[in-house]
Amino acid sequence: MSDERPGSDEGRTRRLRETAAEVFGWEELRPQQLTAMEYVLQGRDTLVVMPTGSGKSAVYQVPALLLTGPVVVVSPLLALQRDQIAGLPDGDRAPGAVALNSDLGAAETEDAWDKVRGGEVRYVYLSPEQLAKDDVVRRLADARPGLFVVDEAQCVSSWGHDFRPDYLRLAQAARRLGRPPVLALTATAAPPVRQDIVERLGMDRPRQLVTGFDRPEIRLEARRHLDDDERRRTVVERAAAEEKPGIVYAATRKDSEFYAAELSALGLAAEAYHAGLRAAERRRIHEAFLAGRTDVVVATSAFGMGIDKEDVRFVLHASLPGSLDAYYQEIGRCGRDGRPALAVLHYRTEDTGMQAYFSGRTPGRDTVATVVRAVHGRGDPAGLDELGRDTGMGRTRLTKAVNLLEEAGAVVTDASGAVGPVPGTAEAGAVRRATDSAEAHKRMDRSRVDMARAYAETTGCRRRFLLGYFGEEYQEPCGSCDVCDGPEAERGEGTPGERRPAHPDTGRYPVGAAVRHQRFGRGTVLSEDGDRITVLFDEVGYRTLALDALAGQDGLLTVTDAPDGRGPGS
DNA sequence: CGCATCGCTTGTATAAGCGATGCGGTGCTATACT
Repeated sequence: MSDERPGSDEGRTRRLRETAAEVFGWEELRPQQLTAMEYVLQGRDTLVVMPTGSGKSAVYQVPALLLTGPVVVVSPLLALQRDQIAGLPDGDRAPGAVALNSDLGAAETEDAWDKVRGGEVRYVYLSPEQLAKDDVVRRLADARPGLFVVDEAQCVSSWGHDFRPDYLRLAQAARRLGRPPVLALTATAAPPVRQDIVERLGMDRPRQLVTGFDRPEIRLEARRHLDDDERRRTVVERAAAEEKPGIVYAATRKDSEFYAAELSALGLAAEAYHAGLRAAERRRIHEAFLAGRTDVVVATSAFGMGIDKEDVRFVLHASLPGSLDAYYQEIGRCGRDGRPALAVLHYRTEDTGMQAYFSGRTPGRDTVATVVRAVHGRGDPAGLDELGRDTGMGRTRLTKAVNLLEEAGAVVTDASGAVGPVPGTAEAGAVRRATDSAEAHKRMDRSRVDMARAYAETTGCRRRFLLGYFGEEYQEPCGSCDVCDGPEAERGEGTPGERRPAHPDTGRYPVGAAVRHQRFGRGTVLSEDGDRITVLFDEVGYRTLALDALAGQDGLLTVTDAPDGRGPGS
């Protein structure tokens, strides 16, 4: 790579290194960190996908001292905001930070804003919900932020369409803040999720830094159970037998209490953790686990983000997760010290039922119709507060409906954050398009459940399947999953890449190819697994298709654009 | 979607089978009340 302005990049790099050393005490920066920081200083939108513990936060923390204007950091949990601030360095050149959230009283809030106004603060942490408030956006805009960071950016895709719709309005917020460069950080995001993040945050030709997903120290197993009691017994026995500490993920609060009680009865230090516990209790369990006083935490999906613990030896799932994105994030919490760790997925096919239920709630036709009528009936743009009063709807439901209508092109948010009608849109058509797209999201979510099940049921190498889902090619066998070291492998049958004979049509649908299916419509080939391929369809989500079936019906699936640009038919 | 629970029914129970009903996860913030 040649530099058209000699010295400028070098100077930037030197200043980044100096700042990292002097302010944070980091003598070495990893190449990926440094590259990402350079993009940030160049003013490029950047998406960073790097594992937990690899120093993602540094990517904004260091450049923040070289930028004019504070850095706005969107963080999903108040606890994470506290942790981030607590982790900043002390000392003379210590950068100031505030978290603006509902923890603060009125006086504290004003105090925090004074610091922002006075330029005493380099980092401003807040939730996406704060950025839905007009006065917050206005006061923040006055401070002319130099960078807009979205931490745990997978939340945009996983929670934004669901119960935290303000995540889908961050692009608007960034625009109102003067549209500083956007930096999205996440540890786990499959290619379609990355694309969703980029689109939803309105990122402009972003640089993407994606490090490898493989965690070879984690052994992968999956086990199907026919009987629920037998499943419960097996999970308890396994959790009791494996080296501690460990985490067991359960599907419900009640189940987490059940397993914790069973393990306690065996004499283990086991705790249940879920969102139904009081805040103080959650904190106590979290801290005891970090301090090594707990053998096993049995948790719902509430337990996870912000767990910075290296020596977790296992993560067991007592039920099928809602997606492989969630699964990979959860199992990624073991083995961070690089020593061998274990991830076992215990499941019943009936588990898919509840996951389907969880992904089933989208605003109905009536809700969308009420909102579109309210917006169009007013004529001039109105804030979400006003629309809430007009419709009598709760904030979450209203915001979800507005997001869908915006996606449908029926309403638009203006520069002041007010929502107004798009002239010439008919209400009936708008409602139909919005509910169609809600249905599409639902199908997508449900197909993610199917992918989790497909992982559990795969007859091939689990690591290959999992990495394929995250867009990484992997040559089986991995030697560290229950498939690779099963009876066949132990007898020495097969060599790498040859265990299953290649299907005659292998390569006909290359990974990355754009395809069209007669029934499912447009899609992209995500992975090839022996005699079948996985395609992500725009309308119906993930589908696994057998090459035999495709060969039997001419024209059922056609390649419209090959990944190497050679076009159809290549 | 799957399940646990409840209450009704029934050739009368120290019982079983049925349908109806409700429940299930993740967090922010504002607000009422102690």
